[in-house]
Amino acid sequence: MKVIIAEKPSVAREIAKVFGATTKKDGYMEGKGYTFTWAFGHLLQLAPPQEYGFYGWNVQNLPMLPAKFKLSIRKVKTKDGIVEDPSVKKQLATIQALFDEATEIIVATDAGREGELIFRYIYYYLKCKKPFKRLWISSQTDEAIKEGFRNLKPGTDYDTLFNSAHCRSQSDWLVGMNATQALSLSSGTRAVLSLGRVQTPTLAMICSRYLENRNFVPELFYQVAIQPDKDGQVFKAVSVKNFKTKEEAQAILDLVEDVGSGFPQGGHILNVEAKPRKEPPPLLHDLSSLQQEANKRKGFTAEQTLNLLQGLYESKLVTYPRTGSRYIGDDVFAGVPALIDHFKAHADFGKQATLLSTAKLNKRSVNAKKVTDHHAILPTGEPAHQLMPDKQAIYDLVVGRMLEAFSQDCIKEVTKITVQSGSLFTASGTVIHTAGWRAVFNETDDEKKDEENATLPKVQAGENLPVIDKALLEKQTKPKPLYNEASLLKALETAGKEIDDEELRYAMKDSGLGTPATRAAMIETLLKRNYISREKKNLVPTETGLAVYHVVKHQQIAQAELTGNWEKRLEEIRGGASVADFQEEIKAYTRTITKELLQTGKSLVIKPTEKVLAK
DNA sequence: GCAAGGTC
Repeated sequence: MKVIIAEKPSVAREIAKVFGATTKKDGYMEGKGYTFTWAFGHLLQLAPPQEYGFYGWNVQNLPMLPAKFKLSIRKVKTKDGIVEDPSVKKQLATIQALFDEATEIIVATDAGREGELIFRYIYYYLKCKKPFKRLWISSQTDEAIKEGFRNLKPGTDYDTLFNSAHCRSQSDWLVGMNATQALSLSSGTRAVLSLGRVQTPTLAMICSRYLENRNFVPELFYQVAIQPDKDGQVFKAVSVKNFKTKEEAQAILDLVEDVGSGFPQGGHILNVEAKPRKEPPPLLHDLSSLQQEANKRKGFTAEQTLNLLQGLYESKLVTYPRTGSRYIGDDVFAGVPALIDHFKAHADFGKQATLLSTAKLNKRSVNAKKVTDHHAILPTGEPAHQLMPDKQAIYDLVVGRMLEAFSQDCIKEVTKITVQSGSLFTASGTVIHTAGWRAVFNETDDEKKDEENATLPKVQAGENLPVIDKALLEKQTKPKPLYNEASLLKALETAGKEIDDEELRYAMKDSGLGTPATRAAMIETLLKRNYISREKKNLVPTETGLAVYHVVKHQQIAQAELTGNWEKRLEEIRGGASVADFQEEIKAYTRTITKELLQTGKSLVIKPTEKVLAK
């Protein structure tokens, strides 16, 4: 009997379907001489400190450097405290029984570093010795699965991938557990002051943005605006230059040849530039972009969106939610026309779906090379009945985005008029000619409406127009806004883009800080630690968060570069580089950071009850 | 009591 093990039930079911195996058992499926079972993500994790004899939180134990890491069953919080997750224990027993009977194991966990780790931890924990092969596919269509099975790889091909995964896991444990205890113990408070490779740089980003925002000194500047009149249609043009002083602006204002100053035709059109602009549709959603969109439109937190989306996934209404790719492969694309047809009768999107069903589809989101473990989020086309309003809202964002992504470009005309009236002024305006993908939600551009004219009259160079009004505008420079969940998620994705070192920047280019699956939980961790709080839609640090930030802000553990550095080394390990060298470096770093925090933590001061208020 | 990673 051959046993196929997937990362999660949904994938095992898909594979079983391709094999024509339909017999459902408790924790697995079978048929055609195969058995199909699954994990639920990581069933096993590196054992906590007490399992190596590091009892309690004690300076004497630090740094904790286990000679050999152990694995333990994933824990869950209950009213009786933290216990081994019973559903995990049960599934592990099922897997063990199947492995015992297996002649061969086929590993079908997700095609990536963590997928490899999920399987290997199970395999080693169960002390299994059976041979295994690896299924390596990046989409779960029937054809991709069949092709993958025709092309199974030797399990040992992925030994170095496992090494890199195991190193990642150990390093996070060593640095996180030790730094957390060191800071918590030395601070003298009884609070848990957690630190980690991902959470601490994130906290640092929130704190530094907050301080920058709070300490920002706005500068006044001045502009001059005029209102030329073309046959009764008035538009607004603004001085090309900004002025530091009111006097400079006043001098320009005085030069304006407006009607009131005795110039009946004092607005000279110097130039009219009308450029058509194609605006391609947005890419399909991955988890992060959907969380950002839902936060902007609905105010949902990253965690809420993930939970709602998980619910839709479990009801089989959307594809796998925790994806980091905004693309689909050609095989999935082949099914898109039929998928779009499902929404022809949809209340809001029916019109666009009908339009699309006969149109040429935009293939911007189709790129098999950019599909990683999972493709972008799509609706499945299963009928969605009577969803709760919040769930419906998320579902509509997924469906709407699908229709947008496969629609044609939006064609705009961007017009810029240059007017001379004493000095130079410009007016700009955008007219949409063909809505294209923008027809789906029927919304115009996001934010930058401030200075734009909705419509500009048709004017030609050489015309002279009356200027019927003029004004001196007083404006202020603005600070970068505080982070909210949407902008923070975006910043986490792109963290690393500003790293100076080219190699580190490259190593982080596909990852950012954290992963799509973990970012929502990480934000919740910072909230739970009372490091940050929500003030309206913004995320602002508390006194505790700022106090921790001040202690660690110059340390490596607070920099996104740390992840870049690790990713670079882990990639080398995957390519066959020495595991021991990296482990020694991590141990050395653990010793250093622990020692430093035991010292500097003493200077940490928290004003316990007081919360920082957002401006 | 603690990391980051995955999933129900």
